[in-house]
Amino acid sequence: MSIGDGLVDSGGRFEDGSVPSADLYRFLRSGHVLRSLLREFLEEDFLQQVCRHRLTRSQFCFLKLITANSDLQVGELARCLGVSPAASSKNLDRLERLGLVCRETSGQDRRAILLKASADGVELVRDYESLKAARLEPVIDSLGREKTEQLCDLLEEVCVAMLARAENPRETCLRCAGYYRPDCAFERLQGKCALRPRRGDGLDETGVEA
Amino acid sequence: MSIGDGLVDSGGRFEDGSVPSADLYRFLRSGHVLRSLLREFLEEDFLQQVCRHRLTRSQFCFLKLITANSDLQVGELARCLGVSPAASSKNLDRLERLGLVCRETSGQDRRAILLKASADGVELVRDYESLKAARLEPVIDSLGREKTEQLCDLLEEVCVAMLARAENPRETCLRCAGYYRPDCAFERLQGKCALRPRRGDGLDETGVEA
DNA sequence: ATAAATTATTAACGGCGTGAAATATTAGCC
DNA sequence: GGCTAATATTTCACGCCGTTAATAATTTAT
Repeated sequence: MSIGDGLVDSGGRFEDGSVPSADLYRFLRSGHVLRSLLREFLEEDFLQQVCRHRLTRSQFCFLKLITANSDLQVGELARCLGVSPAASSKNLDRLERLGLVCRETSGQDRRAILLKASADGVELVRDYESLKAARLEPVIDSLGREKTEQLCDLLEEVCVAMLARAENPRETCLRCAGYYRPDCAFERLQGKCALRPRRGDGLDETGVEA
Repeated sequence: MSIGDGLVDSGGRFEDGSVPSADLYRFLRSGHVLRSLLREFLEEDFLQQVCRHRLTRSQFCFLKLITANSDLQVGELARCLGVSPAASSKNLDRLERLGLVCRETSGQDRRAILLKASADGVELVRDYESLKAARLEPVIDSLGREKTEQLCDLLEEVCVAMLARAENPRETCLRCAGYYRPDCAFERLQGKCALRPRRGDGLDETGVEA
């Protein structure tokens, strides 16, 4: 498992003297708790409930993107996920060894490898999403429709504001973790979506986080 | 940099047939975008702006916790961050090599090593938090106080609901990423807070994510 | 026909985690 | 006081995961 991130030193000062205000502090606090909780769905403990192999986060993300967009190439996959082709190739080695993915030489270009998820791989991803939904549906139900809508409105507003100020535009944006929507406000701000279907596969709702 | 997480396969079914509802889908979408954006504050690109060494996320988190709680032991640090003592020791090797942390044998027990951040280490952490605050204060300002309060209320409610259903209680909870508050609702649900000051140091607002 | 570019893989490296073993020290028990 | 068990940390060997650079095969451009 990996470890965490931001601490606040309330005494610290930068050249413009900024210290988190009470509002910002509270936002960071609850924002980070949510981040941590959502992240737990990619820890090996959770993944182990849908896969008999010990699947790592990285492997799972590769698998998810392959499942969502069939016939990606190794290099495309690498660009989508923001890693090098070498890293892509090695992760695919491991997924192949687990029988979750297979490589096929492209008919059109013998250099190119097309990637497909195996039946096991597809099932694993499906089971994962079902389990995740089963875990979280009661949470949303308990919050209620009106509050959920309000929360999502506010989250979107704050994310757009953050993204508008982000400094490193990405070539591809997978920030939604694959909870894709065609009219994505985030995509318009930065980075085309790696999840936008490329071949009219009909898979409109897929996802991976970069 | 590391890569992403959850995709949704809208056609998938688990034994109880759960598929994300539209509400859950939207929540996951915006929740993951926020998670991704907050996470970018721990990427090497951001860390590089406050540190001339190339500091990794892991190293930074170790440093942050050491800064927040002086005189932690190697084993305590490991438990707080949910890693093994061996991992703790090695990360400390690297931080020591960078001059950001030092080890001191405890006066009371010669087996125990007490950890301290150097002046450089403390300054780095301070600069980090100031830069982060400088980046995010305008976001919160643009949202406005009332909406920020509303957003935080809703975030806290949903996080409590998620935590109430979490299955793997942690020995220590650092989910707030160190944006600590003495009356923590999350701490009451699960895992004592690793950030609660242990020696009355007066550092009430500190943090790391586990 | 040739050179340049592209695609994927491999090698070497460092970061980061693990469990097991080793070493030094302290605590508990007789 | 002596001995055993427990504790604290470090080191080792390993695998995962990323990088850059080099390589080989193939396609594209000239």
